[in-house]
Amino acid sequence: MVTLADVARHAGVSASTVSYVLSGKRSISAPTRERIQHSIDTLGYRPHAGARALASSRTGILALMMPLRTGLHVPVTTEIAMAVTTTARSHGYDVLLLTGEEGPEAVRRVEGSAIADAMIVMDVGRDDPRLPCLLAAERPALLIGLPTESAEAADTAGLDCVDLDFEAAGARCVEHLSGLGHTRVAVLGEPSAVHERGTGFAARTLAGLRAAAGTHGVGLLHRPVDGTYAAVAAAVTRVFEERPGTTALVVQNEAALEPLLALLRHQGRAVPEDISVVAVCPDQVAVHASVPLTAVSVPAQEMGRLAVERLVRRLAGETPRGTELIPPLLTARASSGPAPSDSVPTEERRGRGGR
Amino acid sequence: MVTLADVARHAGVSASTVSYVLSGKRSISAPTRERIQHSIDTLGYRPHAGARALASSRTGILALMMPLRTGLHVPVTTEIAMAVTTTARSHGYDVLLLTGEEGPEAVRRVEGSAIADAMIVMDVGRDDPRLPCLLAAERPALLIGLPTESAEAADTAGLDCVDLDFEAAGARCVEHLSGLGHTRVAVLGEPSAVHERGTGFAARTLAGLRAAAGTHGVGLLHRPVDGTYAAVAAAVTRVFEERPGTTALVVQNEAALEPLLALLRHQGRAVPEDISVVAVCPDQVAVHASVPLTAVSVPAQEMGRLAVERLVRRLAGETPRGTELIPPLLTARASSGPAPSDSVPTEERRGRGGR
DNA sequence: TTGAAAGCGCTAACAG
DNA sequence: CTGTTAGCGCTTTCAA
Repeated sequence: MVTLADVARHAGVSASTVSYVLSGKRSISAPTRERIQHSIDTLGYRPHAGARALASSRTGILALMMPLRTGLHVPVTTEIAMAVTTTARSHGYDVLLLTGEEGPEAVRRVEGSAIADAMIVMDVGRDDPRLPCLLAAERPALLIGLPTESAEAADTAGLDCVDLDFEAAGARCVEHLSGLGHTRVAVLGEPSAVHERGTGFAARTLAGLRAAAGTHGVGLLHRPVDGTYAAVAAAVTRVFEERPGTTALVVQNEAALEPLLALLRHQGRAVPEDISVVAVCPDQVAVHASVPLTAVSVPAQEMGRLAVERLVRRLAGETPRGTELIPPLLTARASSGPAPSDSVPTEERRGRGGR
Repeated sequence: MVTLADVARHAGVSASTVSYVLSGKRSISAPTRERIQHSIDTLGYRPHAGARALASSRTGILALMMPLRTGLHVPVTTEIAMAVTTTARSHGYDVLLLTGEEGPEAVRRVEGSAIADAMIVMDVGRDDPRLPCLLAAERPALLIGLPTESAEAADTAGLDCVDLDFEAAGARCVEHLSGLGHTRVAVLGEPSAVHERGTGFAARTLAGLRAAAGTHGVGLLHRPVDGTYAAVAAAVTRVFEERPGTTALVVQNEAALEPLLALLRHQGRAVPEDISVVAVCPDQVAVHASVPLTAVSVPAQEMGRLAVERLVRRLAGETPRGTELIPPLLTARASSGPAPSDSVPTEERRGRGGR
């Protein structure tokens, strides 16, 4: 193994000079620097990670805690993880992969053994036992996702979060549909398990949907569904029974999308002529669905990138903690269109409860 | 920060004694051990990872190189990664996540900076530039997947691999179908891009299919397909044109599965009454498909677990390198059944090329 | 602009 | 069964 001392000897300088060439923490004359660089290249020297960590108390490692639970979108999660890793590398960091399963113990382990400089934690729930550990830790932590009702609450709690602005996303969906003349919208949301866990995003989307629905005079019906054909069929059937005039669906449930489209096809409801569908899902899913979907994209890549960049800045002592919400972007594709002209709600025509 | 010296002082022993309690590398009297353990708990001591790595030249970290390329099954890959991480933790190891994108440079980096004790590499192609680096490295490496034509070739090359026995898997599919009376089978395989990359698994499955087809007198037609509805439709249409008597499909292409089932439904071909479908895919996909699929499962969890266990054993100096293929397991579900009785190939009835 | 030297916290001989 | 001690390879004062 080639050590820094070897390089120093080869270049005829002291160890510290080599170290300073590497870190750039003091100015070195051009000739010396070049000579040392040449020795480094010739010998194929690489700093020993452990030695460096011990001496500098910096590891060059970011810990990434990934959820292992089911019910969460594996592709999105993976895409975020890959973006985190790629971005981290571009800043000279490596990524240590932890599973959410380990819980708060993993946080303590990272903290206590100084195995990483900072942590990125995904899928943090409202009363997540990891939160207190994270807040107590010396090392900076960044959450992907908002474990609170609002960005303000997160800031108050002293958290540092990156997430999609799901509330705005919900609003954006309603605006889009309202602009197309829809007045009766049903929401197919995440399975109730997701809601109960207190993961904020489902609730925040719903809040945004409701607020915008109020503003635009749109009637809203919310149904959590599991991602199976049977569950989707049951939910959709009930929706049309309770609200025959429904002309649009907002879907925030990746697993339910294809079953839904198959069901509508089977029922002879044309998308978007008879019914519009707007999704909240990754672009890739929206594009490759059997009907290209109008959707607010979940920007997995950007979330991962942003998380790392904020964290790296914090490690450099630059930025204070705080929450950053990514503005939603709705892309209109083939699944949404004008509300059908004969869409006067059936119940009104029947006079049932109409005025 | 609590150091080993702090613990030693608190317990009234020397540092080395504490170290030995931690490592168990020499016997300590019960009273002393208990006293020390008590001090460790009281002070909340955790060994400093960097210091330990420097002194022992062991990091307790396994590097996992994950593919970033498209065209590979994200869910399978992720499941393997999670199994690797979980298993690694159960053996006291952490996992460092690397992307395949970094290529051979990452291998050298891990090796040179001693940031991990060993590497697990996924998705290694036939002339993968990482292979020479891996073989040259001091640290053990384990491949998930076989970059060669056969297990023997891998062993000869000095590799250490874990993979599903895709050849046996292919054979198993044919046996199953042959046992049900099918004599004309078409194979919908991975997109040709996957084959060209030299990733062995597609070719090995095909070899197994062909060999068993020969033995059982089954006619085989192979078509690589992309995972889009259009591509699947085109391929299937051609298959039925060229071989009207085809009564079964073997599918090794996760993305093509649902489009295929939708297409068959659309064409009015009942599964399995008119046509049987056998897949090579993860159990979860097979179970949740719109028709529960008879399938050879790709045991992602087991592959990850096995990889780590082999590697940990090698790090303990136990096992030599070598290839371990997991025997395939075919589970019969709703998508396969007896060959239709009127399945005498149309071409024979027409006498076209018949005898 | 450079060097010398004192650790960082732990492990593993060596010595008792 | 336990203690003493010499590093592991690097960073970073302090001194020149």
